[in-house]
Amino acid sequence: MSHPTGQSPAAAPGDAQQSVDHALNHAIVEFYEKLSSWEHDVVREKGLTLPQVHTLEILGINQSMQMKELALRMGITTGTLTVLVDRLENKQCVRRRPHESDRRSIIVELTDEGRTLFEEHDRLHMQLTDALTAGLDTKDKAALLRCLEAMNRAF
Amino acid sequence: MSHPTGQSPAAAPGDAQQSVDHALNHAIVEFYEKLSSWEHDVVREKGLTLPQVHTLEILGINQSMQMKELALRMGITTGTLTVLVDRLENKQCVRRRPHESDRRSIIVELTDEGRTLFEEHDRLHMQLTDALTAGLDTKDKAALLRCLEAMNRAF
DNA sequence: CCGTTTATCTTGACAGTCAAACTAAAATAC
DNA sequence: GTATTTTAGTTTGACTGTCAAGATAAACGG
Repeated sequence: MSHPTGQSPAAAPGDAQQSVDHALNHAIVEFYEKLSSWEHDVVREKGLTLPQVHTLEILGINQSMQMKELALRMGITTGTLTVLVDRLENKQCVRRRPHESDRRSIIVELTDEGRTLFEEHDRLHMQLTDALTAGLDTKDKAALLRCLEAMNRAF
Repeated sequence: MSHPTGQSPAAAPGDAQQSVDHALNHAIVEFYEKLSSWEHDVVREKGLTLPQVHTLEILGINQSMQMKELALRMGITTGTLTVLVDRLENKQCVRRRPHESDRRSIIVELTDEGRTLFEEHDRLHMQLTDALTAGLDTKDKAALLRCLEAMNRAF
């Protein structure tokens, strides 16, 4: 990894940048895994599964959606969603409602109980974010936000 | 949420900070979901499942592990791991090997094929990181790394 | 009207998950 | 030194998520 020819004065900074990139990759993967594991634990404590909570989150943000829309948003087939919604309906978290004008369509929405679960989960997320970023100074927080938003746009 | 008493001159900056925190929370959740979805798609293209690739990743980093260790590291029971490893063994990605001194224990390790898959996946991750952070300047990248590492430690 | 498209549900086949029961080996007790 | 307990891994049974493919029913387009 050294530069025996000494041809390039830019070599050292280049390597330093590459090592930052590697460290960044590593830190992202690690962060992702820790977040996954946290989410998994939190969700299971409520007696729900990850897809179930994911459904509540999307419905919590969007108020109500068609089955079709919801499946697309979640990246699953409508067949999978049918039984997912069945189970959430059994748990009294969501309800099916006929579409106003299209009798093929079905609207899914949160019940009061579902909304409560969603809000609790959201609060836990906020608390986690607060705890994780507690050690960061204002400037770093702002930079972090800027970076995350740029990366989200880049996806 | 306002400060009707007017006791605290810090009210305005406090609110601004709170709004950064909310945005941060939102950006983290969004980033997590996009990453999840990317991982899901990448993994399925290789004909593997998420837990299977997760196993390859951990073995790729740690060279070889006991079933017990591996299950603990992955946050699943050894019963679940048994069939997971069975399937990976069928796909020629990993191999079981007896423990040197403890005949109850079993060592799992990557085969050459498994290591290749791991390295390919790792490369894809690196490429994703590069693509996502391409638009960030050197200073922001450094701040991002610093924040992620602090958050990983805070977990 | 009739063929086509669309929204949902159903079915069949797998994978991941856990808890609990089971087996074999190691460690500890006495 | 055996008897008991603990530990590592597997097996089993029940449930959830997943998809693809097929079935239903409604809407749409001539």
